This record gives sequence, C-alpha cells and structure tokens, in this order.
Amino acid sequence: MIRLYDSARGSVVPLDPRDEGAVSIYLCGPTVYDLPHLGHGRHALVWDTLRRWLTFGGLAVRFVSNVTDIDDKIIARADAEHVGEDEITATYEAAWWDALDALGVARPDATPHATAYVDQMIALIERLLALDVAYECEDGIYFDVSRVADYGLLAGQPLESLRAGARVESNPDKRSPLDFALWKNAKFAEPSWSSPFGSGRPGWHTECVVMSLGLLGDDFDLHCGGLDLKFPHHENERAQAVALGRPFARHWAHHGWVMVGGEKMSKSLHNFTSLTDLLAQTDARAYRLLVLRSHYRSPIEVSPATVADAERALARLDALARRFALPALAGEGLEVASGVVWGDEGLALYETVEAAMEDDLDTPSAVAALFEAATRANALADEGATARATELAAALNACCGALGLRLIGDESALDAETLRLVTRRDQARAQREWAVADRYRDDLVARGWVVEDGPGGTVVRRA
RNA sequence: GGCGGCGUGGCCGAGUGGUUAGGCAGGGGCCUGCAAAGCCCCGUACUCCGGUUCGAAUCCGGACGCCGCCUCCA
Repeated sequence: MIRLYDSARGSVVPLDPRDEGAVSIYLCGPTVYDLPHLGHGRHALVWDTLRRWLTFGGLAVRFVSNVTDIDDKIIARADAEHVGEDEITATYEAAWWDALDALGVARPDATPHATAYVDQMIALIERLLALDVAYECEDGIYFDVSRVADYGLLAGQPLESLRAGARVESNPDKRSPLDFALWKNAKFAEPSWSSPFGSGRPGWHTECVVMSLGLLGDDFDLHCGGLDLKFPHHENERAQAVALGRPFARHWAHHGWVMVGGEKMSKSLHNFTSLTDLLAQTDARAYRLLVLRSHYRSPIEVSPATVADAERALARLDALARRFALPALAGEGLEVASGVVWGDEGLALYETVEAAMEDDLDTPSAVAALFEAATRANALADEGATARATELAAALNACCGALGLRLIGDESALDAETLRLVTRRDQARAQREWAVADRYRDDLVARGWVVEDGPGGTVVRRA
C-alpha cells in the first residue's frame, strides 16, 4: 500500500483504508468567484495523480471534491458587477471545469455544491448547539474551539499557542478569537436560507464536514487539499466532527504552493497567473509534467522559463511516442495496470516507478525513471533490438498514462498541399536533387511543420 | 511572539552518511546529402562556520538569507 505523509501525524505512514481494496478521498475544491490560477492547477493535478495512481494499482477509488458556491467573495463580486450570485458561480464554475478538462484532470465521482447541502448543515449546527459546543452571537452562530480537547492537531500547536498568535478580533462577542462562524445571519440583500436560528447562510467550514461525511461516510480514508487549508479550515472541519463524536478522516495530506518570484502565488498578493491564460498559450501536458517533476509537498516555481523547460522535455517523450507509434493514453477513462502486458524490460520500469510512487508520491523519481527508460528504449532500437525496445516504450507509455500524462505520437492528418510538398521532397531526394529537396523542406517549415527523415521518407509534425 | 519549511552545478529539480538522480540549456563525437530525431561522452554542485565520523551535500550545534502558517486562500 502507498505510504503518504500524514499531516496530522507529521510522518510518512502507509495508507490504511477503512475498507479493503477501496479508498475514499475528499478534496476541498474551489470557491467559484474568479478564474482558477496556477495554484489551483497544481492542486487539481497533484490529487488527480494520486487518484489515477491508486486506480492504476487496482484500488476502487471514490473521489469526491466539492464546489463552494456560497461565500463572502462570491457575494462581493456579484455586488461589484451588479449581477446575481448565481451568475458569478455559473461563470466561474464553468471556467473551472474547462481548465481542468484541458489539463486532463479526471472529473470527480461526485462534486457536491454547498448550496445543495444547507439543510444538512443546519441540522449539524442544531446538534452542535444542543451539545453546547456552539453558541449564538449577534451576527451568527459560532463554534467554541475550547470544547475540542485536541484542537490544534493539524496546526501542530496547542490551543493556547494558537490563541497567542491570533490577530486582533473585530467581533467582541466571540469567546475566543479562534472560534469560527457556523452560521452568518443574513445582511441586507444577501442570499439567505431560513433556519431555526434565523435567516442566514452557512459558514465555510461546515460544508465540507457535511458533504465529506455524507458522501463518503464516517471514518473515510483521506482528506486532502492545499497546505493553506490545513489551518484553520481543516482543523475546524475536524473540530466539528470530533465534537459530534464522528470519526473523521483517517489520513490528511496537503500539497505545497506554486511560487512566483519566491513568493506564494495567491489572490491576496495579486501575483497570480490564471490557469485559463496559461492554457491558452501552453500545452497543458507540459504543466502536468512540470508539476510531476517536483514533489507534491515542495513549493514549485512557475515562470515562463520553467514552463518552456517542461515543454521541451515533453517533446522528447512525444518524439519517443512518434518513433514507436505509441497509442495516446490517459484520456477520458482512468488506466488500470492489470490490462497492461509489461514484458521483462517493461516490468522493471514499472517496478521502479511503483516504488517511487508508493513512497509518498515521489513523482520526481518516477519521472526520472521514465526519462531513463526513454533513453534506453531509443538505444535498444538504435542497436536493432526492436522487440525489447518496443516493449519498453509501451511500458513507458503505460506508466505515463498511469500518471495522467498523455503522450502524442501520431501525426495530425495532412492537408493536400502539405502532402504534395512531402511527396515532391521525397521524389527530389530519391533523385539526389538536394537543393530542390531543401526548398520543399523550407516550404514545409514555413507552413509550420518540423521535417524529419524517417525510414519511409519525409515525416512531418507540427512545430 | 508561537509553529513549520527551505538554501544543491548555467537554469529547473530530486536525493540523503561512502557509488550517475532526471530534465533543459551548453560543449565534443557518431549517425544524416544537409538537417531533425536518436545514441555516446563532458561540466563535477550542494549558503557559511564549527562539531561527530575512517568518510557529510546528507547527522549535530551555531550564523546568515529566504519562504510560509497563526486572517480569506489550492
């Protein structure tokens, strides 16, 4: 079984699923009030990789990721643009899925929306009130963090220490600055739901408890998300479950940030690049490769230079796919290892990749093994060991597919004019009329093709 | 103030007590009509200062620098 760094334990431990052969994962999804940025892209890619890998290994993965569609920022944006909240959430949720589809991120098995779970959230808050773990203030209902004995588990700090660092609290009614809103009473012209404790809307930390436990059940396996959600969001989710006496996530995993110029990319720092913009000018697979080349818990620096570097590295793998006519994998469905015929060379590669992946999702090592295999497959083919080379190349492709990395080897269909130039060039070369052949090559290059001489004559691919 | 992380060759980025990470870029060679793709070879890195050790980029102590969480945030 895969070993993962568990944020609650502070160490790498084997994943210990509740049900044998199955893994239940909850991923905190986006608040849809703006275009997704590169950090969201990494978030989606990292956990898509984990999901794909576990699935590849034969586990039945149930992957749930929510969409937060009621929130202060959504309301603020709707106000600023003089449109309804519905319009904001519809626009940006569509942008979210468009971007993830482009990245080749598989859709979750379920994508619960907060607004569809308000009734359950109200019920949860009522129970917390009944247990006296929640209390009422002028502006809403708050959770009393002092009622959870091990509050601070995920933060890695005891309650007192957290309290000492808390900033000046604007709400004097709260018993502790760390207490968080379960329910916010309705203000003028805000979306609201009626409840036993008045009209209002749920606080952010409640939705994920209700939806994760509701869809995956008590004691589900893995709760993951960005490092910035560890505290207070995940801490607070957990606090509610603990207060209710319900076993929550068995494991916690968090990924690191996308950095820009040495600083965390974030909306509040205004240093973000939208994923939508990146994907408009870059091969999405290059971003996936860039993400895979660093460890998920490390920060990654994303810049035009690092993206270009990844694009060139990807070109090397695509060239291999072209040479061995490998089929494009990692499409709509998730790949499964049991369907792969490895062969000796391939099995050695798979075992190397597997060892890396099972060691806390060590994708950099896995990718290194893939590149080494690419060199070896090419070398074998150069030596004439065609069968072994082909077998290794196929295994490499299967491993890439397992990581969600789609290699593209087949050439795009050629238009008539391109086909004509290719034929003319081959004729000229057959007659050793090099100057003429070179002129046709120049024409092809001018039309956006890269020209290579293969065993069967001119081969072109898009530049 | 509390807690945590990081500092690796031109760049990106792993690793972790002794043997090549990997990629990109660069140099040399092979192949090619010339290219492209591919293969082979090359740089010999680990912030600084002490310490432990036969041996440290890797462990310990200290210094310096950087980043993050403690507030919304992937």
